Amino acid sequence: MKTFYITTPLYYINAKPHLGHAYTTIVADCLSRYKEMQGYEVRFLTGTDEHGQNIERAAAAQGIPPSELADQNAEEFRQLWSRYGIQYTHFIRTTETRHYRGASEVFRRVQQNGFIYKGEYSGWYCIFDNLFAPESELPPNCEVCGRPTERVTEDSYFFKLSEFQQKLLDYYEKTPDFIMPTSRRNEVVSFVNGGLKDLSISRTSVKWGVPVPADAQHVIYVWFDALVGYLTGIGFGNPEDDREFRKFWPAQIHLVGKDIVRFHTVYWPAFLMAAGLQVPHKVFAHGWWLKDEAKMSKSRGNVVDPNLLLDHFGGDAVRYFLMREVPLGLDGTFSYDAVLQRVNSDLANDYGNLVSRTLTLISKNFNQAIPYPSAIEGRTPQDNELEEAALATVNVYQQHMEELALSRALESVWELLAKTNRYLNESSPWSLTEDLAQRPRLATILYTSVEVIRIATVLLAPFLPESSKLVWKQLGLQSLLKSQKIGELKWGGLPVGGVLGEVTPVFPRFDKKEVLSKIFDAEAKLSPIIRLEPTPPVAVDMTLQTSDQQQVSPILGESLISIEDFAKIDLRVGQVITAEKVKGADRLLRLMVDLGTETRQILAGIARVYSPESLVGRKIIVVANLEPRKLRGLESNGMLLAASVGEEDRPVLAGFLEEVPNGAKLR
RNA sequence: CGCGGGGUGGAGCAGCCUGGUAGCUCGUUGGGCUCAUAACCCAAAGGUCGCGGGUUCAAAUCCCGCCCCCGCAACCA
Repeated sequence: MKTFYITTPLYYINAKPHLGHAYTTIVADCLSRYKEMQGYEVRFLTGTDEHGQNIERAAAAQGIPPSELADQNAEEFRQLWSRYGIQYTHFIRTTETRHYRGASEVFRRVQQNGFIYKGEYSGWYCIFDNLFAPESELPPNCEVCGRPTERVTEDSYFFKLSEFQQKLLDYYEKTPDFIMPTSRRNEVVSFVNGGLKDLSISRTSVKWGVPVPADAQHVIYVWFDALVGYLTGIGFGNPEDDREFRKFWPAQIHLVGKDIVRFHTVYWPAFLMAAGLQVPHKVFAHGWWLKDEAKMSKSRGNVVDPNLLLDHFGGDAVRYFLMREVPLGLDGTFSYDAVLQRVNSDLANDYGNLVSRTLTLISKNFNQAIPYPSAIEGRTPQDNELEEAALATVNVYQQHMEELALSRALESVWELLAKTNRYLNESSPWSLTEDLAQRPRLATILYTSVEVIRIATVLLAPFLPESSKLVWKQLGLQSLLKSQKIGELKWGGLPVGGVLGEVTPVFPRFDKKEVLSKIFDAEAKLSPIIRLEPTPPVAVDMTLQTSDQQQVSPILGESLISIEDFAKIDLRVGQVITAEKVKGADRLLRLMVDLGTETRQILAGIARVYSPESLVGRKIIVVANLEPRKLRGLESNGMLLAASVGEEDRPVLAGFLEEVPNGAKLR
């Protein structure tokens, strides 16, 4: 039997799972179900990446050991997957002993092969993404998350990545579809063409990780650690039983988000080559879900909670939306509206309703039994045409699936469903029910329709695991839907005389207003911050209900400060004397501010919202004892206070309604 | 000259590589049907394909220039 091994990234558990995690995992689940229905023996790995400084710190902040934080968060992921019906076969946590064993073994092999040496590393490091930033004088912000980096200097083991430039390029050349989609491949190729520097692959500053073999001062760099999880998760490094590994490695597909392509297409294959292991067949990078035209991120407050989504729409609806709305590989725009529209129109109207109308007609006219389709009497060219279309769809669908064009595959099924709705309208079986002479014709129409439904339902099973099962049951089929073989689908598989199950709507239509208002209520409850959402106003109203106060305060409680702490901050009333734009900077204003005793230069990032003229003479609140900082070459001696509003963090200056003297202290 | 992505009917997108009737989904309007989850079917309206130039018999598509938008970075103390 042919094998198929697919992975999601091992998710870094510094936060709760978000839509992006769910997306990758759902797509991987769909593909693995599909492959299984094609007769492959499938392994599907997901898991969690639990090491590194970021976790260490997050745990310390909560006053718990890292392992406890890891346990909690890993559990969150597992629960979410179970709610979405994710059928992974393997789940690896990088804190498991089997992983330690395997990761050490890979390190050792790379070392033995001469690709590791000891040196010293100093650089700017983002602890959130575990990524070094390019060298520069001032701490640069992280390339990925934009947060500030920190200086790290330490002894380190280095991986001779520089020796792999040509080998990697050769591999890309030889395996054109190793990196998909092509746009990503081009990026990587040009990156590697630009030269590769050796890579620091150990840390002494971090304790929470896999120790370097024979040098416990060091911990293996989290990316090396996490990537190796693809091996350890299926048994690599297990001396008793690595049969799974030997059978399923190399992986067919690593499914990743486009932000981590480089790790998977440059570092990872290089590590594997260095260890004398085989390189995976394909790395497929999907796009990001954007909301309100911005990448979802916690700081923007525009994250979509996959649990919430599931609460209101159900797993299959969300799965369908994510895989249908946007071609895999491109960025997509997420909105609840779009989900509603897709689900109502495609699932409820087109598919669900087709099932209902067909099965109801059969129930009423043939006593719940699948009728016999005449081969000659009452047969028309339209019947044959639909039959051919159904079989053609099976082929087209599979072609798209092989290219991971999931949305196209779904489109092809919906073309078939639309055709069937049309077929029913044109042949209008309901007008034939009274005429006994028309029985064969009636039977043929209904059989043809219901047989299309059967075929479509098999094709949809990887996408809609739960609801497709319900339809299957309504068709009266006893066999296991997931053991149907997609490649062997033939016309006439539905047994004549089979008795239908109870016919009820599988996909309910959602009332837009009702669902949206429920979602916004729930969102507002989850968020301790009042956000100004343009729609609907309900969301704001609900935020401050007293019943929620108790849930909110513990979150704020973590960061309580004493009055002494507050006294350290010198807040003063200031008045803007002059204001001008800083040239070459489009959000920065240079202000001269009268603080009563002195006039200071302060730079403020508010030029997008406030014109210089509008500020002159205005009273503002200034943090007066902040250490100076250079911005665009100009020194800023203080900070002015402004509210941060909306998802773009639009600044709104703080001020007074009454007259106050310059220099007055706030307390 | 920072890097990247994009500008196509009201919305969201495809088409561009490999020039030749501008297509899809949703929405809107009108009609049909009444089996079905107010679902289904048909029809219509609606587009200077960002702007300007060039190549060509022919440009959304190829070439040059420009404008605008969005990520990231620079600049939010």
